Amino acid sequence: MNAPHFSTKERILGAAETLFARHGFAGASLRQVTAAAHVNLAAVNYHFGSKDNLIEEVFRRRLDELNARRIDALATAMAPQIPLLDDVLGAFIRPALELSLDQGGGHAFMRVLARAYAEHDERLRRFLSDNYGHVLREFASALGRLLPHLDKEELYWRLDFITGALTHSMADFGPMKRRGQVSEEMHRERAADHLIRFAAAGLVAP
Amino acid sequence: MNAPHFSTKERILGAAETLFARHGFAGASLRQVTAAAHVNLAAVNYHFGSKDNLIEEVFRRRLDELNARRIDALATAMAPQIPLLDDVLGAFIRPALELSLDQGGGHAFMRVLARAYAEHDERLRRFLSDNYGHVLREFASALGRLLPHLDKEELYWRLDFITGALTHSMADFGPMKRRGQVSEEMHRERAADHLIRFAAAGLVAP
DNA sequence: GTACGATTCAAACGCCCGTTTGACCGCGCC
DNA sequence: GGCGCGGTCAAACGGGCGTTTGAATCGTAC
Repeated sequence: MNAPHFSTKERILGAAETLFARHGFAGASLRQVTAAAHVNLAAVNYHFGSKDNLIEEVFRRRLDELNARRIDALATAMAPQIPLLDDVLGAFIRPALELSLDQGGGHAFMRVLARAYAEHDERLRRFLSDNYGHVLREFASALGRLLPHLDKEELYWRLDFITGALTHSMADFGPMKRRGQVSEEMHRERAADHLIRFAAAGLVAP
Repeated sequence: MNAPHFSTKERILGAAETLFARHGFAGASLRQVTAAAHVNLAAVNYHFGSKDNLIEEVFRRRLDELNARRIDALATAMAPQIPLLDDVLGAFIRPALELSLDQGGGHAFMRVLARAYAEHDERLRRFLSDNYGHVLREFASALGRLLPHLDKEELYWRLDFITGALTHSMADFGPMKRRGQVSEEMHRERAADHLIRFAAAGLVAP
């Protein structure tokens, strides 16, 4: 499933991501993961300590970069005297899209992320909120400056709606299927455009 | 977990819904379910045949009514000469909200539904699409009549975004927490209002 | 009261789970 | 050459899994 020149740790992370996306955290066993990664069963506990830690590392590997890109893009979008709403939304949405287009399993990761939202598990929620909650707060603050007439509660609701729409569409749960002649890249590129237009209109609603 | 005057079947369905919401389909075992329902372990296979069938019945029990209500509400919304967009959206959103407010575990069911979207499982996807896909198509057709300038593909994208936002917010994955003095009912009632306003603006975006 | 189908029950089936163990390997270093 | 050490390995641990079985119990019609 992964080329042999990757380290054991990296091969486990890649296989785990794919299988967690497909079968869920409880549904994918370490035996399946280590078989797909072509490593010994004991390697998971040797390198990661436990299955729970492996799950956290699957998130950390992707989210560190995803959120760094989001923060960077946000800074760029906010640089002008009069920042554009579409640019700020793009700073939130496009890095996720690019990740989902990434060759090395980024698409699978978007599904893993969707599963994480559905998990009620306290440990995972705390881990995600502790490590990545600040990103959402930065976007909320930036959007608050762009839309001063919008009250705080309404803004948070709408950010929540956008997150749901983004996750849902990036993990392609819905009925939208790629049309024949359109490439995967074009399909998702359009998805981002559509979502930004939709979200921008929703954000400025009276 | 459920009052003893419910039948064995009903108690199993109730407990399964709660535990599937909390731990996922793979993560909740039949031993946990039957213990919570105060029935014998073998009762699941006696009444439902298998765990997979139990999962389907958990969906059927709620979705039959949810979608019947949606279809009814859609007919009411489309009755006037000039139907209102907010009413059509309300016909889609409010029944889901009411279900999530239902005393008998409707809130848990919204989480189960969110998990179903994350499942890649072919059997479950086919079951849901075969039994309930027509509802989405009816709303798409109604909205298409109200927004004739919007091309079909764009409309389907936006419906997908709305579904994602609805699921995400009804299963309260996000950071939105109920404020102190606001009752659970008021909180969710507002959620529906916010979502309808947001979605309507997004739908009529240029 | 007895016969009979529907339901419940405790126990067992074989299988897979996450984790641990202790032996073994390859390689740089004294 | 021998030592230490990070890494890999096959095997085993106890326990939980979904499902099946066959006997016990129930409710009702005769």
